Amino acid sequence: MPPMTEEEISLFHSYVCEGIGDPKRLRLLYLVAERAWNVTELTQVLDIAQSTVSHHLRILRERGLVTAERDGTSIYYSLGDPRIMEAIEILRSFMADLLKGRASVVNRG
Amino acid sequence: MPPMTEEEISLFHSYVCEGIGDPKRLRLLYLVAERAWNVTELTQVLDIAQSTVSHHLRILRERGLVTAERDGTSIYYSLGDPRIMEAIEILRSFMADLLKGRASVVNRG
DNA sequence: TATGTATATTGATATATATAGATATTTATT
DNA sequence: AATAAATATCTATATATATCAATATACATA
Repeated sequence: MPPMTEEEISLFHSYVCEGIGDPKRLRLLYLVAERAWNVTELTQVLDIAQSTVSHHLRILRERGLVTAERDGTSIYYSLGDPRIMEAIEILRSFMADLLKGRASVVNRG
Repeated sequence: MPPMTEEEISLFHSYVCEGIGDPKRLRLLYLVAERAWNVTELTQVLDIAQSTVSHHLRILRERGLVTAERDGTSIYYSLGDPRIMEAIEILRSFMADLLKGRASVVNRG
């Protein structure tokens, strides 16, 4: 594949990087990759405000990273595409190997 | 692979997501994936301040996303691991398919 | 050692975003 | 229609970060 154009990089950043670029959203992706969850369940698991969960789900949904399906008053969220977790797992293995070879040097809040 | 622990997600976010989470750094990754570039060259290509390039390179270097090698007064940067681009290309194909099926809905500056 | 070149760091600022509380919207039930 | 439950949106705020100008550091050469 050829290198991304400036335009494609901008799209990629907005869609993918901003989408997965939050720890809470990463946890959401791992959760909905296993099975469909509704917002109340996700709020309980993550232990943050329901409005915050909806905010993150909206960002994921707008980017196709998750899909939503209504069931009565509940809305169930699922993973949008298996390639998302496939790529994350590749990067995870890279990080795992990296951390074997050296002490952590990145500041984390 | 099992789901990430809270601790691993925090590490993953700091290392990987923050690392690739900027359009300029994505461009840098694509450039150094092809061949080694020094800072002056990268500054000219990206058309931003040299201090900004060094700032981004530091973030990439700290996370193992790029490696640095000195040659005289110049420092040449290369891709840290092929899996980085492998994962990005997977996500890129996901995004390409996604955009085929619908108009862009994400606001971009 | 003095000078020039390449890169890194510091300081200041402007912009982006994660979060929670309050409110609105949607659906189901009586 | 009225009420309740689930989810989404709005508003405000605090924190993070991308950027540049200025300065410092590292290396090479005369």
